[in-house]
Amino acid sequence: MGNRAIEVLKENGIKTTHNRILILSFLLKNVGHYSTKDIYNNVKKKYMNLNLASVYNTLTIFAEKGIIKLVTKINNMAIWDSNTSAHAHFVCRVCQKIYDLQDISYLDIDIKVGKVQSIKVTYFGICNNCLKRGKASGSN
Amino acid sequence: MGNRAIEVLKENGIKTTHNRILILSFLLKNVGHYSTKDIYNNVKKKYMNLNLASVYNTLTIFAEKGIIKLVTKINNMAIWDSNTSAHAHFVCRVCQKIYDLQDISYLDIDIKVGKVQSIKVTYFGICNNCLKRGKASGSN
DNA sequence: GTTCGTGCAAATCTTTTGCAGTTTC
DNA sequence: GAAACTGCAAAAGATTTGCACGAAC
Repeated sequence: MGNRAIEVLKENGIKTTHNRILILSFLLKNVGHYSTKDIYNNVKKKYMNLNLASVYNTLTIFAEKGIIKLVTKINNMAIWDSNTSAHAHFVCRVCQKIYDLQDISYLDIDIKVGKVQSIKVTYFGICNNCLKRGKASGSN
Repeated sequence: MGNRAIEVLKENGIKTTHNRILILSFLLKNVGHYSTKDIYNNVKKKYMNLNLASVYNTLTIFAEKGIIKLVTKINNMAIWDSNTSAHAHFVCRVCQKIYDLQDISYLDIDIKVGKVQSIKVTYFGICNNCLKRGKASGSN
């Protein structure tokens, strides 16, 4: 374990440091949606000295290289996705869980105003779980 | 002027105060994309006593009522759109200008994970202006 | 007259930055 | 060994909150 992370770092020309290997290993092994603090807390379990500022730096570098993507901001907090394949998201307004929508395929539209580098598609609503629980009553 | 704003406020059951009328008047008259401070600065020209915190409160209320929409966050700053019709956006990574894409119409997709309330579609890239100016050289 | 909104200042919270010491190549 | 990275603490910056006063119904 960790080997895959080292490969990815080298492929992207990023120096393979302790922090980066641990953070990327976590993301590769647990593909999903995390806030910066989620990632910090998880990796800190294995490496007590880890510092939050370093996690911010590392994640910013990963995002610049396309290793991870910024999904959205929830309560002003960045949410990262280690699944970088083209897919959309559904964000539940009640439980704030984020669902992947892998089968969205309308992104090859001719855009005239400029050269498109990436596309972000996010659906907001109430997920089936919360609908069942009736937690959505009263909200708009 | 201002009459239209008062109507909209009443339709939405919002108390028609000085601040709200001025802010909404500005947004209705100048449909476009603005940061909270943009709006603050513009309305402050006409009403010196305006306070930034009040603008934050007002815009949050407007967004809850659907009078405006949050386009995106640029440098952690909310960008609002007073055009609430269904449309996508193109954000230029170089000049950070936001373009409307009115002709995007793929939003009626069957989502199985929950009940969709709203959809946000944003394209990121380099706009034609910046491509021409060659400002994009060296960036990813 | 009561409720709600506003201005003001301070607090909060995420993210960024400066710096000295340490690690990587 | 030089350049880049890390931990730490402090700074920065957007947004929120508490409160006393003033405006709207």
